[in-house]
Amino acid sequence: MPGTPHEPESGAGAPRSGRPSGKATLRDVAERAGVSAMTASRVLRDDPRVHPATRDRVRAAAAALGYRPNELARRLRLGRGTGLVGLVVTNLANPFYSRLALGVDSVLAPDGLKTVIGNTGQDLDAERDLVADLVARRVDGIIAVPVGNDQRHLAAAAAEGVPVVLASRPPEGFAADCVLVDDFGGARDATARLIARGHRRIGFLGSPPTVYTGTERLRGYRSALAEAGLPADERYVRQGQTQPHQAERAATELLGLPDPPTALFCSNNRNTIGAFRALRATRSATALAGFDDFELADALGLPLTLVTYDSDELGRAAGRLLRNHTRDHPPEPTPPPSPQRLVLTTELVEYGA
Amino acid sequence: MPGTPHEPESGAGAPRSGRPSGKATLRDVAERAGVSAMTASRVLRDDPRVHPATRDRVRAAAAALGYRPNELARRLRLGRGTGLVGLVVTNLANPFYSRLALGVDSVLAPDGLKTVIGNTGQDLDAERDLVADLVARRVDGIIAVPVGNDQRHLAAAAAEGVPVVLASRPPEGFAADCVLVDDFGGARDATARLIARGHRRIGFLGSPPTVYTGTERLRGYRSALAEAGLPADERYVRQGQTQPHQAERAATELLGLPDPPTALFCSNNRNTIGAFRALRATRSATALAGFDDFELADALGLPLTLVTYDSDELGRAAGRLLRNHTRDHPPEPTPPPSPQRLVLTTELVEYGA
DNA sequence: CTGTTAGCGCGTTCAT
DNA sequence: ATGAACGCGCTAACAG
Repeated sequence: MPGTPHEPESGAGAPRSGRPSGKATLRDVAERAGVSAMTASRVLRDDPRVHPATRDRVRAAAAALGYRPNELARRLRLGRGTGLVGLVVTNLANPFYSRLALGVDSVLAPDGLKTVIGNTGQDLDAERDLVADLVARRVDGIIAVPVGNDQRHLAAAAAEGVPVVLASRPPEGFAADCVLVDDFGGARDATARLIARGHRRIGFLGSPPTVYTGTERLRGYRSALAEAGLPADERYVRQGQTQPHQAERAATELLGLPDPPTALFCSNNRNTIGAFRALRATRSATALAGFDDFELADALGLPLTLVTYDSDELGRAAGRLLRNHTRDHPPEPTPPPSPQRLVLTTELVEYGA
Repeated sequence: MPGTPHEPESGAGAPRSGRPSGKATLRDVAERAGVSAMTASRVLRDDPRVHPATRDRVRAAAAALGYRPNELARRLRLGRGTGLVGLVVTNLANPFYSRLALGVDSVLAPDGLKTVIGNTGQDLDAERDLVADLVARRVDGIIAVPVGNDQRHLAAAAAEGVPVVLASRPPEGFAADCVLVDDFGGARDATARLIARGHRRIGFLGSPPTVYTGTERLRGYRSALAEAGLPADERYVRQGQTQPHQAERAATELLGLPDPPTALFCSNNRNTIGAFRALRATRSATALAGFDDFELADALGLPLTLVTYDSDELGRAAGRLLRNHTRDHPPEPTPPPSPQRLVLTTELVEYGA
């Protein structure tokens, strides 16, 4: 058995570490108060079984040293997780996602949970790395809006015991709670309204086919056409636009067809805004409808039919679902069966000319 | 000297913990591979000094167990911080702040730093708690847009050794890097342009006086008036509007004055949008100018003069400044002197009718 | 090339 | 009411 490999601490008295005011540890506080680390720990955690006088000495020492308990060490010891929740989205600059983030945080913050953001920028590989990193960091849960249908990384995380909640898209290939919007119904209703107004040739502008919401909304659009006995002319369907300027070009193309549509339905706010610009530029009288509300939608000087829903609630609901799967939380009277699937209802709103 | 207080581990072989697939530890992997924890650690960290055969065995064991290194323990041991950066803002739903968040994250993520969001909702107490919590969590730094001039909590954090970078507002009462926008110059230029167009009575709509940017922009507005020899009529100045509907009301009041202003300058996009609604509702021909660009500003059917700047760069610059103060990072050729103060330039943009 | 020792900072036994 | 020892999971420093 070898001797002591390490030199013992140098002298006594100085705060052990060389750092001037870097970080005071519990033992620093204890030493300064002339007690053991244990007693100091008790005081700082408001354990009642401490002599009042001792308590004051320790508190004074802690204050003097500017002591902050090291949450890292504390959590490691308690094994209760990190108090962190990962939020994985594609583009935080999109108001839709920033509202989601805010909704999530508003629900989790009161529970002492912090939200760490992960922006994937539509990149599946980035999403994979992100999720892996979050799992390694031992987050208490993940709320994600996955980019596509390949969700094996999320399934893996869930399998490893990390609660996963999906927002705006359902889990694919594994079980998890999720909050959705009634994409199909909303799109169908909006399209039906255009039809009711006499439109027979209705164009569709939407996100790439890989995006769940986009395809659901496309289904809704087609369903409305079918119900009305209208043909589904594929020339009128343009998928793949992610940014307004792409949507503007696609809309312009549709308007340039020999038999141009008399109305457009857009599957999200990026496409609606792009289509609006196209209509405006060409002074076209084409009717416009779209999914998602957005600021100033009422001020565009154009009649506009929008499918709206409570976008804040989307984030809050996701946060609540996740909270249920988190350890150490108020045991619900009736623990709902997982996986749960919430669907937010939509509403049609007419913005005036 | 007392004996062993704790019972030794039960048997041998089973993964120590009762959790089925809860969390495999390094020692679980080591046992399964028939090596010591140290060797397993080396393999998983790609330390070259391991026998290839052993390496493979360990890797196989790790894969079989779905092993993930516990970042918590790892960071605690390495003492290198948490790899987390706190972002403190007032309202993530405001596009301004979400872009900031995205900019920050885009710069920090490549360095393996994750951004944890903190939304204060304009509440100073919340901001205090938030900062304290972030410090306790041992974040590697804090980027903040403080609500007011009372920044003692941030000063305390900085004093405790947590790098602090302010965005959009300068540090008050302590030293810290910051990224600002040329609030004064931008506001002065916009106001001057209104004056150049012949306006003599120009109203001002802005945030509460406690908000730094608001008062700077007010100063700029007043400076332009003074330079032109115009009187500073306080009846034309309305501060305190945070939301568009408040701004709309304030604008309506100004327009109802006996001698109403013929132009309005708004200190931020919330106020500009509110003012726009007021003008639109009253069909007023009052000219409009404002600070901050925003989506669809060009589509309002009204001439609009806006002070714009690179809002993404604001976040990126803040992220870069913080990164410089973070341990273990590429030593800059010329370590810039702190505290640094960056000021982003502004530009006037005219949106057509 | 591999194993042993020690300890990051804290909290939970158990003992006094 | 207080303290000693031990371990959370991991790795830097030393042996062999």
